[in-house]
Amino acid sequence: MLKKYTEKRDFNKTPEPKGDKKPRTTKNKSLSFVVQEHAATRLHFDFRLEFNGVLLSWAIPKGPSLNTNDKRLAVMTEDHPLDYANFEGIIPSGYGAGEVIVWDRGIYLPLDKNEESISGIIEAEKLIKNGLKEGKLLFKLEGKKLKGIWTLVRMKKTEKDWLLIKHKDEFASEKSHPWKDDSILSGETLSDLQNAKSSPTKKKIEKKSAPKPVGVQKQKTAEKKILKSGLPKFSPPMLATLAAETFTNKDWVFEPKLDGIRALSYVNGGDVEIFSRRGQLLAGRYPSLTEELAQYKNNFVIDGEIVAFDKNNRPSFEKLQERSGLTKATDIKIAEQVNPIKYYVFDILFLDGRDLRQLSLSERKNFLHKSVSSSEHIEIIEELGYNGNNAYQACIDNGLEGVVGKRLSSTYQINRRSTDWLKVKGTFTDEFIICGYTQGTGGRKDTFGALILGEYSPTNKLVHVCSVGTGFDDKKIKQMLSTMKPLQTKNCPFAKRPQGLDNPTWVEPKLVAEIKFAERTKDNSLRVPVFLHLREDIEPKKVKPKAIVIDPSVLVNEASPKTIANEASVRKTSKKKAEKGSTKVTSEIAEILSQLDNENENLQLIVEGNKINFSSLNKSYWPGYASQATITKRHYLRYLASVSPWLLPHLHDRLITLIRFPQGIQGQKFFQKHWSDNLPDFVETVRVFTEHENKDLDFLLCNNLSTLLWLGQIADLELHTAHTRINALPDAKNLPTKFTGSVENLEKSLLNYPDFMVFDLDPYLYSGAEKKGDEPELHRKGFKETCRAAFWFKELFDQLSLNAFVKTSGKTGLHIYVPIKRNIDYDKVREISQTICKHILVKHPTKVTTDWSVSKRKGKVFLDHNMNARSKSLASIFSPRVSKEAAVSTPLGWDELEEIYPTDFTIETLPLRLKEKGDLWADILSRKNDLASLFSSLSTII
DNA sequence: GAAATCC
DNA sequence: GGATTTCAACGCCCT
DNA sequence: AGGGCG
Ligand SMILES: [Mn+2]
Ligand SMILES: [Mn+2]
Repeated sequence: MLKKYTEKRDFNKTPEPKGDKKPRTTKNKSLSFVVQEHAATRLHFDFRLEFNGVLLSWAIPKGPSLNTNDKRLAVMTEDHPLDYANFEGIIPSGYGAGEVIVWDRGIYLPLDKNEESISGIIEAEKLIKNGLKEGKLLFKLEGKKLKGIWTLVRMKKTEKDWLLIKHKDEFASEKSHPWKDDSILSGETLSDLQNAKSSPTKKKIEKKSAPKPVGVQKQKTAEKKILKSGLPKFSPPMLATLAAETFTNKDWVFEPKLDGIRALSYVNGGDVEIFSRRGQLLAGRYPSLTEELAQYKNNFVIDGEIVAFDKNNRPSFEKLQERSGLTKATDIKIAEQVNPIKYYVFDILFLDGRDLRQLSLSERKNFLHKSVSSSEHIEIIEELGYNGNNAYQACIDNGLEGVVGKRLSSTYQINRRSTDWLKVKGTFTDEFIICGYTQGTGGRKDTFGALILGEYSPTNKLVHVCSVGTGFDDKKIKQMLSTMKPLQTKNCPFAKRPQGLDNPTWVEPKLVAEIKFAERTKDNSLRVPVFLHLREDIEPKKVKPKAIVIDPSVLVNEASPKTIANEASVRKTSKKKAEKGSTKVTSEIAEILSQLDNENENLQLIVEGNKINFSSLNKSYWPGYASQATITKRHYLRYLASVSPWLLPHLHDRLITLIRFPQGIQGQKFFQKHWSDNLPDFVETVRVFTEHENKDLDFLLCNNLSTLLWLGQIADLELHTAHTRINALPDAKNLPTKFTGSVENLEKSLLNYPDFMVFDLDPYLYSGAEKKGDEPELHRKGFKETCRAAFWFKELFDQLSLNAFVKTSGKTGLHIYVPIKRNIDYDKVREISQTICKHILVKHPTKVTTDWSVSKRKGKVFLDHNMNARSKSLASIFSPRVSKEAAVSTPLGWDELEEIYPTDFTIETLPLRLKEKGDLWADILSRKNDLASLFSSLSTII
């Protein structure tokens, strides 16, 4: 399994180690590097590590772990392998436990959080969080390099936590993995590892530093401070009562139920304390939130929920728990960047010395909106209206836990679980005791099928609850198995032996698991249980059924369901917008629009005779903000259908690049040019040779309405097209249409002769609010400068008598398209476009740039001629863009440039403009310029 | 988002 | 049926 | 040649 990497390795010319003691692992002559000085010192200077282009700076820990007599850094190669059998998770002597360990299959970086390593750890965590954990590695040492595709993995080995950078395919096959019993904790994080390993050390620390008195003292001082400043002292917050189902009632308002921790903030002119439900001090854990609250110069007490997010930007209690465990300032510093939180505020208790708690919720909400505004870590919770069923459905669809309904007239009742606040949850979690496991089948016949769960009855008898077989990946299964093995016993631990279990293996009831489930059934079982994780902090004996169960029917009645019928009917009569005013809106489109005008989550449409299934129609693709409403998948599909008469001609016969966002614009994205699954037969493709694969591949086209809507279904939120077409008409009848077999064929063909010379104008004027590494955000000055640059192009094109078209890119800049006869190929077009850009650069060197390196573009408008290339594509006109405003790339008249702003044209507003102004680019292909004749004289003109 | 795989 | 995992570009520019 | 870039 190592053969693949032979060519890629760069270390195999390194000299053999000389003399002294050989490391235990080198009996097969593993290769070492002789470094002249102390390894740590040397590495400090000579070692550079980049992953996916991100510099991972890492300090090599100094200290007793490093033996100063060891002057070798081991570099294992295939010819000189590590003796895995004897490796046993112990770092070979001679390498020092604190060093960066380099071998042919991976690099280990210690996750010791000292000042110098923090930035490296943060960057690595960000890469992992952003799904970039697999990618390109550059590791330079002693002038030599390791390259290739590698993967970042956090893992725990021996006593230490490490970041492992491993070869892409390494460990793919468990059987041959020499460390198969090692836990590769890919899904877990620094803090998990920190917590998991630190139980013994924690106790030591507790003894040493006696945290209890410190904590008490701290809390006291905090209270004192608050009392002194005129704010009341902490009292526990009002709580919601669990209800079984939602309802609709105009006297109520629903809010999303966020899975985080409750937090009351006491703010007094720069002094801030944040309390948990039980009065623990939280401010220290969330320094940037605390800082933001400290910006307020008045005093108030607000109530809300602190939330962390998973990779799809959904609230995640697990991610928040990672934060809660952190105590060290350095850990918190890392987490603030890698795992940021948001404080969703939903109530205000005091304001400027006034007690608001006896006011009604609606009055308090008014005060809240007046006194607190959104900032990076603070947001006022969204109100979802009085239709609880809709609110609930929307929340569940968006991966939220459920909703909380609140009576608008209710007061704030401290320290009380009130029925004026009702929460409705989709799922539950609880702890259960692992009492054994069943035999697995198929791929799991050698491990286990399901865990057998139990809990203690009120009479302290261990009773069987159910089995749970989902929620494990292979790694979790292995971990669980090794955790359970030592606890195996012949005796069934239950008071009454349960029947019908598949060849059970019993274990002593010592492990506690957290289980998610949909419902607790009457026979004491769980519906759709899913294993989450072990709970090492809970005593098995304490695992009993949750005591208080409230009769939901009482609560629903209390919420006056009388009005439900009325409201529901109001909701249903949502009027259908008439799509009229243009001859282009065919009856087919009108039919599609009307069929999409309902609240169904899923829908099958017949489009052009094709059955197309649509799903998740209420999913938010562009979430709302400020006054802007959320754009759901349904809205997006309606947009596509309504602009299709204008859009489709510009897509026709062009290879498209999809940019897909299945979880909406805040979720993960990816590019796609091919479709390997079952392609609907209305989607046309074209086979084209690709250089990097050295073979022919099928590329997608969007030549009909069915395909356009299908692209919407698969969450392709941007429509990018090539500048070439597979159609020779009308100006390229002589060009070959064979695109397959070789680059030569492709270069001779139509697909090397573009319809346009394009210029991509991007303002690299930063607003200052961008996060480090982000592109410049849209702002007035940047766009204005871009327009100025565009006019310089226009001036030149006028001199050259060239027809040129301009459009907003939909993001921050402009695109200029010069339609050309297909008599010059991409190389020539690019050359001409480069000449043009350089010409403008010479005239306005302080305003524009053509520099390829992003860092040198700062403050200027980037004139990008490089988009004139075969594999490049640009957002088509009428393509939405992934920005919070849902702006759309829009054709402009040159005379409009002065007046407009990119966000004037959005999914919401563009259809109207189209109906009024039509397509300003409709004739772009019939207004082609002949660049071939211009080309010969270009140098004299410019 | 879709498909495959496992419960 | 539900949960989980995996997968989903490309080639020119620059040094 | 490999990472940078859009
Ligand atoms: Mn660009
Ligand atoms: Mn651009």
